Amino acid sequence: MPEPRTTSTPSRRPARGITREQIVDAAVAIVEADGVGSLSMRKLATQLGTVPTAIYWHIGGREQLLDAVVERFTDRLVAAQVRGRTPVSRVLSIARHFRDSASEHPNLTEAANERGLNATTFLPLQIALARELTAAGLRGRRASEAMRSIVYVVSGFIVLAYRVPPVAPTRHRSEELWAEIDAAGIDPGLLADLREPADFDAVFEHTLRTLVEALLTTPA
Amino acid sequence: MPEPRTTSTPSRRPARGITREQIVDAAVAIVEADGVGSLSMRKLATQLGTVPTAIYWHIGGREQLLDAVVERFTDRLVAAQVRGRTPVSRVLSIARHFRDSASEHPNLTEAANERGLNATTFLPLQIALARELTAAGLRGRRASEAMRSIVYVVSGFIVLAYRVPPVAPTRHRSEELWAEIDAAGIDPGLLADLREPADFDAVFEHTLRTLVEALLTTPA
DNA sequence: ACCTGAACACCGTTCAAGT
DNA sequence: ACCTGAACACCGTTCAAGT
Repeated sequence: MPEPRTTSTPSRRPARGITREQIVDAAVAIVEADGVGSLSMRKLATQLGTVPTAIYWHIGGREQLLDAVVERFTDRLVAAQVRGRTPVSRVLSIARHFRDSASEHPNLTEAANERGLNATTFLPLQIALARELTAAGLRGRRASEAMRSIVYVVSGFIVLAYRVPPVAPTRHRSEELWAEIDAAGIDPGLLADLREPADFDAVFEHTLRTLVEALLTTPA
Repeated sequence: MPEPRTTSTPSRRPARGITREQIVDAAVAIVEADGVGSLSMRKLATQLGTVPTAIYWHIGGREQLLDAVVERFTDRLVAAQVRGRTPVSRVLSIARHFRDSASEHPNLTEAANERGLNATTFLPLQIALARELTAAGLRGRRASEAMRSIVYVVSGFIVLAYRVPPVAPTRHRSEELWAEIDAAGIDPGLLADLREPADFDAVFEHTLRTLVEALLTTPA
């Protein structure tokens, strides 16, 4: 197996043939537009006017290619402009920024999750949160517990949300399911609400606000 | 395209050839053991001593097959024995039960998520929660908001957790990443904690407890 | 150092034909 | 009603060979 070029050896090279950068660029475009499933080594090669094996030389295989795609995406997720005056509203602004960035690129989010790269992808989120929690006066274990709670909840919402149109047939949507449930012991008002489609952003907002307020105000 | 047999037409049939049930059984076993990626129509056929096209007659395609696999899994997720005396501890016992069921079958959980069937899979969780929140005195919108918060958070944790061994190379694990971060503005105690691996179950426990307590005690 | 061609071992799916 | 065979249009990856 030939050693693929690493980013750390830029090594001047004549302007002929294909570069690692061009390959990743094209792969990002395909994944962003049509999802991970649409990225094939052969299609990508054809689109670049080359041959699959050339890609192997530069990148090393489909998995490495996907990792490179995710890395490019992660680099574009810049830390948010933190907004708000109270600690709670500042933390919420960070959470919202990441939800928004991810929901603008659902297919890249899916790729990151599929390759197990969530920790990397959400690192900028974590750093911003760490600063904010420190500024809010949280220290040590209290701070790390709060941070991990927020990070997992935000990541969880993001990962649940990336499925742009639901894959499943209509009857599997949550609202439909609630139509046929045994209602014994369930408040009728609650049941009526559950038969309406959920507003994902509203749930995100409500959940995060409740959680962050509790984490920042509960005594240690 | 021939009409695949539906579950609602059991239709007595001689004991020859393969049945839909046998196909789904075998598929569940493969997915459970080796993941969605290892389920191929051809391998499955060979293992059943038949030919791929026979499977198409009974099921209709790979996607329908996966949906059937998930349906089987969902049917096995029985509602929990609810435990505890306070509303908070009872709700937590439900959440834990679902996290445990899912983490015993990470590959089936992945399949459900991949097919966009989370709403179906977590329906028993939702029903149990709806009863418990009603019993705790929550009504109408207040109850539905609390329920959706809990459901999304539990689902999010579950979906984040199913990646049994992290796919990514070692340097992408969260602890490693924190070793190289600009520490300005971050509490040293917090930073030290973040450089240790996270205890997933502890984060789940802490997050859920904080959230559920806040949701059940905050005034409407 | 980089690219090519041929080959291997797979896929999902369709369709006409059999019993 | 159910199964078979052949065929189509794909895959990822390896490897020896070229320049």
